[in-house]
Amino acid sequence: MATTRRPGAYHCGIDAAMDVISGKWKVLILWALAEQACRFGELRRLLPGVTEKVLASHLRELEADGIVHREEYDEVPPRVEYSLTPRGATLNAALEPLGAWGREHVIDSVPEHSGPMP
Amino acid sequence: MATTRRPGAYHCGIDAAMDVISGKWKVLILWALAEQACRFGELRRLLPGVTEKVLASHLRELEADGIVHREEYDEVPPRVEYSLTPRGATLNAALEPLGAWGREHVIDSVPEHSGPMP
DNA sequence: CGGCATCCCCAAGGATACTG
DNA sequence: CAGTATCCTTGGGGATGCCG
Repeated sequence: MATTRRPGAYHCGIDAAMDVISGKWKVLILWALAEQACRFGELRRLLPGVTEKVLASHLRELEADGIVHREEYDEVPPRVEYSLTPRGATLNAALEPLGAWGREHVIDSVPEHSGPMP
Repeated sequence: MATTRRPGAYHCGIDAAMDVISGKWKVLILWALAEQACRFGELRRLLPGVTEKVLASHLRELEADGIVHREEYDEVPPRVEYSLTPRGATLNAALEPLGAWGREHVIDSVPEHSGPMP
């Protein structure tokens, strides 16, 4: 899968997965959606610095890769909710050890911080 | 750590780790070095398509992040060997679930292939 | 052999404005 | 609200050549 961004074969499973999550905000999107389904605007607020265009394109790629589900409600004002698919949930779980590694080996230049991080 | 590429704070452990492995060939380098220590030229041959410049810069970044160790032997002709540090080994282990996810969810468009993939 | 120095390119991201 | 549509910038990566 991974749409047609890398049409050929992958060297291994890792860079296949890396292709799916390549994108500046994708793992952050996954993390946010893992906690709760979100509307577009909520997601924007949860990711300080992301622009509408980039967020929209990332969401579309993740949807094409079967990672997130897009549910459109026919209301006024319009409302769209994004959530993780089962596959997205397994991807998130597979990222957890990497997050633990980062917390242990990288996030230790921070003197003190409050609240847990993924 | 992650040198000075992202001087500020990270949102979470995952994107801290993502910073360390961001680079087209880095996870492939990790994979290769996990099996055995390699010389520069060996590494080049193991990564078809990588250029000298990019391989060298990736190796230096990984070295700065404490992932790989560079051992220079004072011989003629010159000889340099790269190997994983203990920290690099733990990073590789943390990447394993992601590789498994990729094998299971992405690498299944390939009809048949021989030999195991990471 | 194991690099660095240069030049170049292009796709991912960002900024801004507009719309159903 | 939830996006498109444009235009523009940046830097990671590729190509090539030279050096200790």
